[in-house]
Amino acid sequence: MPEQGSAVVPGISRSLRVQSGMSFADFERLVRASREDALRDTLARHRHAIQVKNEQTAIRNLERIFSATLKISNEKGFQAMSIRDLSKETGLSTGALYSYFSGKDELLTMLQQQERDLVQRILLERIGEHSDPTERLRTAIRIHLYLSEAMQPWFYFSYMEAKNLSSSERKKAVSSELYTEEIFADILRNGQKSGVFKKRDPLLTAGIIKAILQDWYLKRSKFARRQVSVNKYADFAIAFVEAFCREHSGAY
Amino acid sequence: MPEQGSAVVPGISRSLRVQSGMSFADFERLVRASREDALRDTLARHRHAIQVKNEQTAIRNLERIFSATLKISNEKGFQAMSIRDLSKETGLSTGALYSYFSGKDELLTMLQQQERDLVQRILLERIGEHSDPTERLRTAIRIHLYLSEAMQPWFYFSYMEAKNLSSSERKKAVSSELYTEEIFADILRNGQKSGVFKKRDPLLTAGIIKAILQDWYLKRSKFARRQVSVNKYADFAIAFVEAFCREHSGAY
DNA sequence: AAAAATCTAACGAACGTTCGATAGATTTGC
DNA sequence: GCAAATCTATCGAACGTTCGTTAGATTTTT
Repeated sequence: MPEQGSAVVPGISRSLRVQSGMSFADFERLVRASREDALRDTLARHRHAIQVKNEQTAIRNLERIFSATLKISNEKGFQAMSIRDLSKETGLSTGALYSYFSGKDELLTMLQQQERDLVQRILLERIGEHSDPTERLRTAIRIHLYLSEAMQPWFYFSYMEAKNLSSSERKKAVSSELYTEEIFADILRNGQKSGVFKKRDPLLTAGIIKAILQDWYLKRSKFARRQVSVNKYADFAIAFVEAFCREHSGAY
Repeated sequence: MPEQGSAVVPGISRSLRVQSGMSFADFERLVRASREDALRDTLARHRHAIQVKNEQTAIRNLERIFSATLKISNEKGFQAMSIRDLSKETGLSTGALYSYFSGKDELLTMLQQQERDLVQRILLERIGEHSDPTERLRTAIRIHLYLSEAMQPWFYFSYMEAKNLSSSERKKAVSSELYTEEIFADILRNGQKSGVFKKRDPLLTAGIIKAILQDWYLKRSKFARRQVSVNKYADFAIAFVEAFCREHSGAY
């Protein structure tokens, strides 16, 4: 179960691990394990619409369908992805695909719900360990970067396809975005109250932090080309943010 | 001609004006004027394909077509925009539209070329006024924000549709992006050499600056809701970046 | 009236979706 | 234990619709 990955793994001596509570490799394991649970939930939630009875088969193909959808959509856009494209990528016929969703719209809704739940599940598990504002800020930045790295196709998709969602789904996506921003704003407000952080507009600062985090998963190929790892980017982002926020700016 | 807007306009006493050389209102005038020239260039460049003889008519309708394309595409994506959508928005029939471009692909290419040239024209006019690194950095940030504000539909479009371009057009878009980043990296390198800026990775820093600038035109509705003006955001962005870059961090 | 600009109607291709057919696995009847 | 009967998952052809695009008719301008 998901908890297996959270145990402290010996042999990895990076200071980063201590800060965030787990290394990125651990984090990837956690996501892989949580995804299985999320798929089972998705299947249960859409049992009425999914015509395939065998759970193992259904989950295997749902997984294929979702990952193929992300792959194709991130190349040409969800709207431009045809059912025939999806058929070719999954190895299932167009007819068989419709045993798993009632239409392209529902496929989009299912995917959104599944991945959003997965993100929230992992976030809630991993945030709020520290009471010290500085440590909380560092952990929040690192966790978000790890998460977006481990689920990059989804984060990219979610950003680029936001405008194509139905209004109810778009509202959920927007409020999820603002929630992330509020997490950072809260950390900043608490740190300011206790005198650890300078007096800066918390919402504007949180917005810029989020912009920095988003750049990581939106420009992935650029960072790959320049051989910037997620840990290096995290260190840099934390230094950048702390130079603006922390009192005694020489501390870094 | 474009130069008219660059004269110092009395009566606007914002300190911002002094920093950037011109206020945002001046900047909008400049863009409007430059756009006319750019449209004439576009028409000349595609004279062979555009079947409408009268220049005034052609320019009026090209302008309509481009702005309608940006409007519709920014709502549903260029791929999803149909020629019938464009016909309804411009008031021209589908047949008439094909007197202005040979196909949807060419419309995209024309739009890309026209707006990219417009951006470059204005950037080259407005950057490189100061020799002091601090002032150069401030000006570059503010100019980019003003430009992306005055041409927000295009900047948003350019970002969201990048993946749908032909490979040659995509290369132009990418290199234009990297060029922007190089401008900031150069300013940082010079400032570090002369001891005004701290020793930080120039490329990573430039990347984060660009992410902060992009957030302005990608999340416009958020900032509108929170009543954050482009000048306020520019001040904040400059303070954020300088806290990380400038030596003597108390100067802000 | 000639030229220019636009409009109308239509084309084939590709789209999302449906549906009858089918091979293989599973259950039933004896 | 083995046919017969049923179920499961999948297939691919076909439907109606919408797409980009075009040719010819019509209106507007000069």
